[in-house]
Amino acid sequence: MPRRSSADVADSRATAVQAAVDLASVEGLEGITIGRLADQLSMSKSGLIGRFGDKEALQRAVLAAAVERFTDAVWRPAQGAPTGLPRLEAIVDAWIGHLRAGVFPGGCFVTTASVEYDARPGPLRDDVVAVVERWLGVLEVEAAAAREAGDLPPDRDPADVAFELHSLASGGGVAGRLLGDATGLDRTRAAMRRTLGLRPN
Amino acid sequence: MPRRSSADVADSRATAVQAAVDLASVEGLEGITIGRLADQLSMSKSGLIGRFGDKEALQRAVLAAAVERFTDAVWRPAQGAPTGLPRLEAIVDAWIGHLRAGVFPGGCFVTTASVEYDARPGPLRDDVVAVVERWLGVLEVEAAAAREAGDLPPDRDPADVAFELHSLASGGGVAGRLLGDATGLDRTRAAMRRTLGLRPN
DNA sequence: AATTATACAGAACGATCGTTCGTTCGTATT
DNA sequence: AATACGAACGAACGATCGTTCTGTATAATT
Repeated sequence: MPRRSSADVADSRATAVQAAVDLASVEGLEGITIGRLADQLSMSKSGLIGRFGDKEALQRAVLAAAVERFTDAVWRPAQGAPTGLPRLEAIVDAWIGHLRAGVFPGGCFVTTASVEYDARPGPLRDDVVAVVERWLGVLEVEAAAAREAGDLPPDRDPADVAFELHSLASGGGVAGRLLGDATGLDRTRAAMRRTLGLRPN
Repeated sequence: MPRRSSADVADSRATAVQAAVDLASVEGLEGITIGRLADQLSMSKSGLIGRFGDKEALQRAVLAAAVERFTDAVWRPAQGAPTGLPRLEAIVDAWIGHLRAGVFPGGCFVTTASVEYDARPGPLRDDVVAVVERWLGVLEVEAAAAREAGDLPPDRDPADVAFELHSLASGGGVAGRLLGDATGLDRTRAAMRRTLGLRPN
């Protein structure tokens, strides 16, 4: 078996992380196992962990990669829409589409991580908090722009809107997946549109 | 150390389950460990597992006990209110109060379990599905009664209302706990009241 | 009072966990 | 051509996992 050329090294690390994202999407970040992941990648445990240092570093890399996958699927495509309510509407559509497409085989990654670490301190929890706060900030900025444009009631708190959208996507995604019911995402989308004061569509 | 009299046996089993509920509330049902739980209860691993047969039976007992704790805290007190919208309002208040009181030290138990098993088949997943469906059914019945009484728009789907309330409580509870922000539950309560068409209060 | 049943401790099992170590071997540098 | 670097391997580590088995002290039954 030939060793990897140094040009492939970055690729192999990325490959490992992507496989770990899919695994952690189902089993959770805490459910990642060096042995199982190494088997799946056909490498040795030591070869795998050697790239990252220790398991926690691997988990943090996995979280970062998952966030990037989410950003690519939800945030980036919506940047084409004008700021404010139209962009929020585009985000909701991309968000639901992302959940429907099963970009993460085990459901929204950040939701899983949030539940895993919401009561467990440590660097991973801090990372998750930062990710969620950043996303809520993005939503809040757009909600504020929508209110300024008169597309949301003047007494509507943009932070409330952001929190509601996040809660609905998070809770709705889990419930829909758990119940195995395709209407779960329909209901979630409708609820998110209601939050934005949009017609059911 | 004297052996337990047979009259205390049920108590000791219940004690073990209650301790396991608190542990699982933080670490997840899958995070329960016979060894740690036995240590915490000052018993041997074999003595603990002997009461339940195997770990899965323990986990199922833990889930059932957690549901009962939730039922006592949220459903039962709201039964005093008249059916329909008033009862839904009472449920929302009890629900938020329950989350605020920290009845589960690690956040809503069913939410944690839902995330753990939403992509993992097995008897435990089936139990969780049954629990969630039952709860959604309860909410839906009340929403239907509210609509019939004219307290909800005629075109409002009771199943939608139930799903929305569940999603908001689930997602909002996690986000609020994660961000360590007391306003998270305020926002969640406001969103749930908005779902029911109630004034912000 | 003798017997049966039960509740638990203690030890051990095979498996798996994350991690460390020394070694090998391909690639890059000098 | 000689050397240095780094990726990956295989073996082994101590710890912990869930489970099983045996022994024993107690409670319940006869």
